Amino acid sequence: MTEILSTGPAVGLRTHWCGELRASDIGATVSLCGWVENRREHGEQLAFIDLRDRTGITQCVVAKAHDLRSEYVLRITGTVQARFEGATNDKLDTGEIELQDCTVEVLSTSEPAPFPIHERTEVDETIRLRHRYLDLRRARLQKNLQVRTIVNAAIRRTFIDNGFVEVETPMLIASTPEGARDFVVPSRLHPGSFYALPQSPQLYKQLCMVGGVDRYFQIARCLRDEDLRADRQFEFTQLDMECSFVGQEEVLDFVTQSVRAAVSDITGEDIGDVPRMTWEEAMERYGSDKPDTRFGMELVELTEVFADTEANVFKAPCVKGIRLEGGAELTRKQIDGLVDRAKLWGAKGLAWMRVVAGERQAPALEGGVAKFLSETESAATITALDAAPGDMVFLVADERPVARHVLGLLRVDLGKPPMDEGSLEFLWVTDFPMFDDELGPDGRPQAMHHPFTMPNAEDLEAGLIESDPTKVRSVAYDLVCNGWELGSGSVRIHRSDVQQRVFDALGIAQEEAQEKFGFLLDAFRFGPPPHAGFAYGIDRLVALLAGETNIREVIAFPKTQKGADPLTDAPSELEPRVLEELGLRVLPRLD
RNA sequence: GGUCCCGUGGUGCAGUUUGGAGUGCACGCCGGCCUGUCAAGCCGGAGGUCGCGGGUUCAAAUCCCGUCGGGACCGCCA
Repeated sequence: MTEILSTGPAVGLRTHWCGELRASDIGATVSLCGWVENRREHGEQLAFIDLRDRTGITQCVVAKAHDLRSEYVLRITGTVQARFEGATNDKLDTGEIELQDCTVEVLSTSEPAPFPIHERTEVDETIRLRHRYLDLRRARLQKNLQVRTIVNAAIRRTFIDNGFVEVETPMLIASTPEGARDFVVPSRLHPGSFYALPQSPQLYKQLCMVGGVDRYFQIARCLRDEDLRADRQFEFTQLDMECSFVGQEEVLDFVTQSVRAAVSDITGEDIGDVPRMTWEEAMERYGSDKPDTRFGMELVELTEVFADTEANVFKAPCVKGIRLEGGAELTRKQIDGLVDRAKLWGAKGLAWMRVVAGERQAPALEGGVAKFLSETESAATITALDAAPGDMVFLVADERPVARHVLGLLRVDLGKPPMDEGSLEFLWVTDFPMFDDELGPDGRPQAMHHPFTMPNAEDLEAGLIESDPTKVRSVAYDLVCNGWELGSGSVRIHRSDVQQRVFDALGIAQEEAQEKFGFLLDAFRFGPPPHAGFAYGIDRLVALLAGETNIREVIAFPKTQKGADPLTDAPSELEPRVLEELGLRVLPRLD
């Protein structure tokens, strides 16, 4: 358990920390405080206590330790002495010394812990969460909380140094119908009315821009009532920023600076300039708007190859493929599993072929749908995919979005390295579409980011919003790392004529816009500056930097996948009188 | 809403394929021995609703159905 933060002064009941003493301290009389990590008895005269605090472990020599059990809290006062020759322990930072002539004070006792505090065995996560206060004693979480502290500090330092002002925005806000499902809070003073908890401080930070704050940032708690995942909790923390009189380039630079500082403070490495890719390119090459660029297996365009095909399975607007190196070994059962999964993901089917050595050892396709391909198609497929004997190739023929999506998921499924493997590959994905490629139930386009996102200037000029809205690009950008979406942002609309055109495209009438975002539109009547911003998930960034594949490991008190807290048993029912005061009645369950 | 995996003393696992007595391993816990250990060692002991319910069977941890809990993912997450 090595401290990565500076420990600060040892004051109060302690004169030193348990990980601190070295040979240079020999002779000093010191007091240490901590928990009993381990006890080794050697009869009536001699015993060893390993005393642990968050900085490490010190061995203390005592005469009798029979009543000093695991996890008892002790204050031990003694003299620092060199260990006997051959009795040093190079696994401990304090292994050259030990405490002798010890006086032990029992500050509190402990029942046996429900799971080992040492980390030689994995423990079921539910049990860890039920006793999170014990889990927090373990080195892993101690380290992760410290990584988090350092990351927060690096971010704060970067933005403050760049003239940003930290503004706290409300947690109890008006519900807006767009976006994720809101968590709602009933109002006691206005029975029947509700606050929402913020999905993000989006509207408030734009109000700050109108307010002349000019450069805003906040380490903000955000809440979204959507299904939980390894990288998603109900409650999460974002670095939220917004900046006036700048565009995309300046925002990307500020954000990169902050991430660069955070990474550097943890790993010592410089991420340098973050490469960029347009959304269109990401979708074409990786089938994802958050591509994991740590590995290849890129999607290959085959539409032209099958332009005039006789094979019905390939008669589609788009044909794309990927190659799995060495994949020819897959069993029929494994392949069937992949085909089933592709169908669950929305494909009509998944075509597969083994690459074998044909005439004169040239690669040839065999099995699966190979018999339906013409010689030309077969040769062109092999060339395009750069396939070699022993490989397997997978093809999807479908609408372009489906082919990209399914192969993108298949690529990750077959090739993704563990989240904590290799280096961090940051990537900016730019030029997101303004609207979803599918029209909404009302036949209108749907905003992909949010309705205040600035459309691409050329597309705006060309009138694409009115003529072909799904082709309109926006000035919106995401930051991606190792296949995780870290965050997103955009240049915002500050001109009412542009805003009107977007609302028109979305089919949002004047009254509706006023009802949904009236306060923002009102504010924008009073001189809104051009502005742009960004927000990224600190939980995710910290997880990446801590080598964790799950953000629960960097959150002190997280919830389970069903949104429960095994420690407090939240969520829980309310007393009837509480409901009454709030003007609420709970309906019987519909089963 | 859906797909998949997991659930066995306090903890981690094996046992489930092919039904045959709660069987085993490691750690922990309790007691004893032990003056240099450090994942101490040795001896002894306690500790079980095999998640829960139902079914099949002479017999279920094991097979079937349901359900609860945990996890990964798809949908969802402007």
